[in-house]
Amino acid sequence: MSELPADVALMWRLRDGSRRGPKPSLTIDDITRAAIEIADAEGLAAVSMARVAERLGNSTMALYRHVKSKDELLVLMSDAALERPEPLPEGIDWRTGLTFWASGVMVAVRRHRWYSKLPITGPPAGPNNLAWFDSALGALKDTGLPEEAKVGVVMGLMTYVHGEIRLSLDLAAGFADNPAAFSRYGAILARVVDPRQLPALARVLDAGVFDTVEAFEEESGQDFDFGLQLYLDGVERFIERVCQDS
Amino acid sequence: MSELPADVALMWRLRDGSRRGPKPSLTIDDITRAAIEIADAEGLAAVSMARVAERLGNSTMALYRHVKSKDELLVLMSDAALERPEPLPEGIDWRTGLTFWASGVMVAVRRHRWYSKLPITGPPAGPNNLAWFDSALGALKDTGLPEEAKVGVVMGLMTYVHGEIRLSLDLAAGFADNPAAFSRYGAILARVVDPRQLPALARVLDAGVFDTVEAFEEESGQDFDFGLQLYLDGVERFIERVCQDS
DNA sequence: GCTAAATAGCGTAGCAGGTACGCTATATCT
DNA sequence: AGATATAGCGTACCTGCTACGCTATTTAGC
Repeated sequence: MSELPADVALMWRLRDGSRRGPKPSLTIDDITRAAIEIADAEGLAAVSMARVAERLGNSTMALYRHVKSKDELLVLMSDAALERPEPLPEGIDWRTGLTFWASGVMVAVRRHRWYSKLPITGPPAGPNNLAWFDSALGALKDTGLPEEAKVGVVMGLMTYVHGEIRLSLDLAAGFADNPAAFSRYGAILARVVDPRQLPALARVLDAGVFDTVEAFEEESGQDFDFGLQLYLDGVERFIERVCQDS
Repeated sequence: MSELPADVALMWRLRDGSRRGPKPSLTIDDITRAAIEIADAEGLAAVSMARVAERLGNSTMALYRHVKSKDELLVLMSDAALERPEPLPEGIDWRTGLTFWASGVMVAVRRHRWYSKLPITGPPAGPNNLAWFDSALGALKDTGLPEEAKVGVVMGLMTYVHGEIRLSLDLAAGFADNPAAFSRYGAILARVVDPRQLPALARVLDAGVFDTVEAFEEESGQDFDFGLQLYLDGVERFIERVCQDS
């Protein structure tokens, strides 16, 4: 009975069919797609209402008949960009499932490098976002965890995965902007870090950990996997503990 | 010998003392502090060069003698906002240390709710950021992990912690904006989720997990701790494994 | 001291981007 | 047919970043 928020209704295409007035020449899908294409090609900053409208051969203000504000458009983009998750393979254990899921998120987001720059406006509510949510929950279905615990595990995982992706994409962008500043990261720190004040960091620098920041793509992939496996180890222990108690 | 990037030099206050021309009436610290005060009071969106200058009783363009661009100011803000970490208590184990550290980050960021909205421009380079980095590394000093592994553990932890904070702060902001949309979250999902398409999510809804999204503050604190402990469980297992091998 | 050079502050102006408003044409409902 | 709601759009306003050039000020070098 209650009204849905406007953007949720839009994402689920639940407009009531009031059919008076001229036929629309635009659909929300057109608009969202055009915005995504621009963002893919030139980055999120290039997405202006004017650019989107131009790409569609319409005037800027025409868009406002379909979208209440640019922020709403960003919400639509954030759901559309994710597309649908590939279904989990049948009969795999939860850990393989979540690893599969996480790398699927990685792939999906890498197609739209602007994704992680979007502001977070609320809990997942669009069809694609919820499909990903469901997919991760589904990976845990045979663990015997109570539903609430599954949600906690998945929320933490999403936080980690999206955070890691955001970090790695933003660093990659910074690297593309100014490779010199990155390859000299170790050298810069060495100039600035006083071993008396920051002893642990100085030890890391002495060990030469930051001296090879050349291979950027691969390294961030490894970091991703490393942290993910740590988290999943924790989940494993958690599951053991819960099942022992019951 | 090599030149440091401009923003790094600014954050470490390493300006060479060329002393010709009028005495500055502003310092970078003044500017940064004023910007932070505005952001604290009215949010990051309220921070414009004009507002900052106005607060300092100067003209807008005067700021550009001290800061190359607004982006540079944001970088300065991001380092200044964190302040220094409280030193870890002596003689505690690594797990207590990292938990202490994580809650310290939480407290520091909560003082500046705009922090997690800042764009990430590069790896940590400012004095406060590096102090936090050092502090986390220091917590691992007696674990026997190789330096590179410590860095991996800490990077993963930072990613998780900052991601979780960002999520919870943004959700809290959305909640303040529109409490109704949140308290009805479960109801909204129920209207929109088809159990045939999203079975795992439907099960969660049936279990009523989203029916009590009232207590927001506490709940997000619990989520934070839950995910953190999962991650730390993973670190513990990792440490055991590495030490066994050596 | 005196002159040249470097620098702080600032006024103006240009440009870009979001969007309120009102008009016109069009399609549907009664 | 007339009322009504809606699509597209031109105009205009407002905010925000910042390039440019001018003036006043201080110091370096002679």
